[in-house]
Amino acid sequence: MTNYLNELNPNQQQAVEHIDGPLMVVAGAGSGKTRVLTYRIAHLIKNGIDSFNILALTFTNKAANEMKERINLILNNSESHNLWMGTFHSVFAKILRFESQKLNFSNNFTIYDTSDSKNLIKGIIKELNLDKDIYKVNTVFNRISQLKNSLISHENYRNNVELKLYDEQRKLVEMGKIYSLYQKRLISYDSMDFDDLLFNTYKLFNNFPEVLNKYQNKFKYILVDEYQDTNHVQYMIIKRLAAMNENICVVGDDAQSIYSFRGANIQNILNFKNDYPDLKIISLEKNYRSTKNIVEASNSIIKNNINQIKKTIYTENEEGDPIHLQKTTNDNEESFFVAKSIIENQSKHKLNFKKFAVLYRTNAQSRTLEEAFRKNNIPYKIYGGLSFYQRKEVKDLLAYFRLTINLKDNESLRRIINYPSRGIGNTTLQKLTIQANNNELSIFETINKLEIKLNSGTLNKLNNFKTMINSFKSELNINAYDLALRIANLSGILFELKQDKTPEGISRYENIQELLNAIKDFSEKNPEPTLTNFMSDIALITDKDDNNDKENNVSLMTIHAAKGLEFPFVYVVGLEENLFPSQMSMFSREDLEEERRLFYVAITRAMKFLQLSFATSRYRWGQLIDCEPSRFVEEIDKKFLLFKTQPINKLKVNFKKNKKTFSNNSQSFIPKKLTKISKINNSTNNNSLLKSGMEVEHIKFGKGKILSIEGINGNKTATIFFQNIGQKKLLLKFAKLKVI
DNA sequence: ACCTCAAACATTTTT
DNA sequence: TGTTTGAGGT
Repeated sequence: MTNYLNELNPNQQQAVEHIDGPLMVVAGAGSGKTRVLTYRIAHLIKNGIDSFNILALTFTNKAANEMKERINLILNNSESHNLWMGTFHSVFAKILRFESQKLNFSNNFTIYDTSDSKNLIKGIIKELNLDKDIYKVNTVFNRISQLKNSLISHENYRNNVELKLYDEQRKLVEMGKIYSLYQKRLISYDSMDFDDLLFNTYKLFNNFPEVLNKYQNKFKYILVDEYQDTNHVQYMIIKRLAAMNENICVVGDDAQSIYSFRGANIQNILNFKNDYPDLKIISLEKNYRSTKNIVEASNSIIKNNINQIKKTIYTENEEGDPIHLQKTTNDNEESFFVAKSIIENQSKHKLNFKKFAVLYRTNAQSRTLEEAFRKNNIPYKIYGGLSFYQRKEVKDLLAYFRLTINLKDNESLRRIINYPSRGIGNTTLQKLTIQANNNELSIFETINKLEIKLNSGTLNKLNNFKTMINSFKSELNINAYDLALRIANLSGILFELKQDKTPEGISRYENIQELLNAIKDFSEKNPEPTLTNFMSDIALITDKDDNNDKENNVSLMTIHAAKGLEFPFVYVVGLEENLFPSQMSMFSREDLEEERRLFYVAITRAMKFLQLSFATSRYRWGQLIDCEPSRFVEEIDKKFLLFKTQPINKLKVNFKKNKKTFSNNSQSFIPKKLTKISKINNSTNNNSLLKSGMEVEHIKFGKGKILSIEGINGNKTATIFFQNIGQKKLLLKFAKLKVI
């Protein structure tokens, strides 16, 4: 073993060697944060601290696993397998499974993901006969989540005049009722949602001092990564756990706090020193990741935020290329330019595609990129959006597993009682639900007893379903793969999917096979390969935890998902007002500053090459709308930028022949002020002049003829037949039409 | 009970 | 644009 301390700079070394007492490491982007955490843990173990006594909370489970590997390499042993390391949710789920009886859950409780929770809420709103346009599922769900993250139980909520008043002003008078019912249902289903994993852990420690004591004794050393993104309940749990030994080390960067919508509180890091008077603070300001241009440009952005810990990030890396700024006329063209640039850079530097990432503000933006990449044969992988375990077909099979393990899981039952279709429809399900609610039983228990009047046909179908699930239940002790395969076959899911020969159908079938393979793999590697164990934290797996780094793919993801990652070549797209910054965050300085931090996170992912782009128009909700460049672009010091526009006709050129033009031929100048595109339509301001039958020209669609005009004043739409692309419906206030 | 199609609706960001 | 909902037919 080499002396690992030599591999660190003085500040990093200090952070690693400060073993006892509270420590906060304020780690700028690219300053070796992960390195410090990894070496610190190794150092703790090296200095005689038992690896069983270390808790490390990280942002992804994948990051945790990589760090464990690294620690083992440093120490040349396998001690790291003993420490508890993972995300807040997965670590707390593990604790809760040990201690579940204390909170009246079984240790096989089900974890509800967001869509399960929303379905449950939807049912409750319906059941209470509330107006679904006022009580929007998303609104209610977010509110409950927010309350839980602030440690406000449904009982507390109902006793709190202020909170109720807030919701009453939003016309959500029955919020308390919904919250209570939602929580009662979850308990009766032996289930917890994501927020309960945190809330209940807090409750456990709060209500059972002896349990708290046990974990305080176990976790003598606590490390928390990405501390700037912890919310109130996470903060409180850590505070409790650390209270006995105060050997707590938090690592974070206030400039990268981007999760306030999830309750993350930047004050947790800004005020950390208030909780621990003898706190040691170490700042890491030297950036090892990016070129000078990138580091300095990022500094020029973040200095616009008022609320922050002052620090100066610097680097000794080379100056590097200027940051490219690409203007395009629409979102398709933008995607095309990104694809083109990736191919150029890839072939010029003979690089693997995995060195490239494209980052965007919203998941919806991945679509046009995907299209451009497919057309240009660029291999890519989209992270986020729908993860594998949330796909319909996968969730369907998982629902069978979930119900088998937990017969009280009503949401799973609803999902599969008639899938594949076995003639048990809505009417029957409704009768069962009423009966179940009256007797405070789950639907499956109700079916097991079956005391309602139903015709013999339905009765028979229900009995078959009951027998099937019960037989699966009796086999829970067998090997997970064997049981999973049995369920997939006997439920009829495999057969059903095999019928469908469309490309989508085939891919669904393959996904099921992939799931079964994953279970097979699990069964072979796990000492206790039961289906119950396989299912225990499947809801917490995200596709960032996948291990297909070896594949040669460009990464496409939201900026949020890119947190903690780095890539040599980074493209940040969609830098337009109302998209980035999002129009939802223009009401307050806090929100806007968070968007700016998000932008800061985006550009600091880049190591060597960074390209920003914006389009002057973009499809949103199927409508072509005009866009202005993002204010963030203007905040970057111009001396770091290379501004590029390119005439649209150059686009069609085959890039194999056109390699040079892109880098040499492009116009390069420093913009005094980026061209503002007026929001107000500058062409046809007298829409009233337009009549059906007129020949018009559209900036994108070309020449066409108006077939009809509908609607009133501001919202007039015209149905127009365009020569090149056929019939289109356009909103006149957006469409730039010229009468010809 | 189930299927089909058109209208309505929806877009931040995630464990 | 892409998905979900509801009406209407079988």
